[in-house]
Amino acid sequence: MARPRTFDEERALDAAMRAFWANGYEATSTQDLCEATGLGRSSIYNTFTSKHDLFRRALARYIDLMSVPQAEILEDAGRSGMERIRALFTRIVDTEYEYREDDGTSIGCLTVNTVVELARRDPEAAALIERDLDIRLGLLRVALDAGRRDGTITNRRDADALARFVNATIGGMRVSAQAGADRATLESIADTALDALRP
Amino acid sequence: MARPRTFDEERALDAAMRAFWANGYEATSTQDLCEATGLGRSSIYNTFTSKHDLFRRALARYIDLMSVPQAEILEDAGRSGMERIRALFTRIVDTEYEYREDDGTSIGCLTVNTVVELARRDPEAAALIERDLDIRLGLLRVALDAGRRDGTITNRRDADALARFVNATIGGMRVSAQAGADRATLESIADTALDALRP
DNA sequence: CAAATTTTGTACTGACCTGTCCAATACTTC
DNA sequence: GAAGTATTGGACAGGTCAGTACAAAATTTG
Repeated sequence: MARPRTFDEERALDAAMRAFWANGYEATSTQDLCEATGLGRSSIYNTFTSKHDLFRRALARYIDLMSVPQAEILEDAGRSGMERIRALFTRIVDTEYEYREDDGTSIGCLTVNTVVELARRDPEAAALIERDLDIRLGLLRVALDAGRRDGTITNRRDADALARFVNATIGGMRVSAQAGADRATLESIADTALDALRP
Repeated sequence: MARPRTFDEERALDAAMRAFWANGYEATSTQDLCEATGLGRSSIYNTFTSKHDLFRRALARYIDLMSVPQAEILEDAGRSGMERIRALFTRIVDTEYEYREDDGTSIGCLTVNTVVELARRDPEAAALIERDLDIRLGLLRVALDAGRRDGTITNRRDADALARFVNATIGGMRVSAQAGADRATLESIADTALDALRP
């Protein structure tokens, strides 16, 4: 029927996601996006409509990419509640190191970066993140309730409070990593946070 | 000798700080800075050399402004160690609400915002923040050691680990606030974090 | 009051920004 | 192989960016 694309849309989206993730929304120009994806301007605008739309899709993809394995961990019936939270923290640290820049510096978490840089001015991004937060808190409550039942989590605060605390701890780990904290420090923060769950 | 300035440099710096704080470095144009400070371009460039220099001074001022009362709290010999950490958390929540936008949304913490948006690309800003972090961690260790001695802090991890945990918790609270958490949620996160100090 | 000096407003510069346009290209289907 | 159609590259457009130039204004000192 017509000339087909010579690029893979998903790969391009991944490259754009990575660019926004590492450099932020404002500091990533459309030229940067062309170079990161290997596409020309026409292909980018033809496929993704606008920089803002591309960002929205990149953020949505990031959220999907991260939330699936995290949900698996938090719903893993083979682990105690406490072990699920611990495994989640471990995964946060691992991904934090999996996706660093070549110079070894942390690029943090696109969700956190977007909350801080953009969410106040971008209702669409804020909505994506808010929905993800609701889901994430729900999954955390599942694991925390399981821990309460299996006896590994003895803190008497309600599951919602604990879930928000765990979530905040993850945010704090992300910021600490971007501020230069090494692996041992991040693990130490996580371990200390776990202390709060069995006081 | 010559024509004097009609504006107060410190007030202008405060206004610029506020603009960077609320909108980030990239999204704040020099035009925005003129409007925020009430100065013309000439006055801004004459006084502050460049946008980047102005930002550096604004960040330094922010750090000074915040660290002084926080140091007072953490070194307050009239309080137990645990009470000092609790008071610090309270102060974080209070300032979080003292400096909101007119629409009620949080502008977070300029230090956290800068770590996330800029620090990887701006060594000067990163250095300012790193120095502040060292001081902050030192002050936290002072309070935590005091708590260990007075019996209010019983967690057996070393003071550095606890200090980094408390610091990360503050970062997490800041991110949570920008993601929309209300006062009760922030207080709940802080209270849960305190549980970790006496497990 | 005049000279010296700094501030201030305005216009300007060149670069870069996002997004569009269009012709050339390449592929599919008939 | 021809017709039709979507993709592609590159030039282009209008606006905004940080920063500069310069002359007019304002104030102090002599």
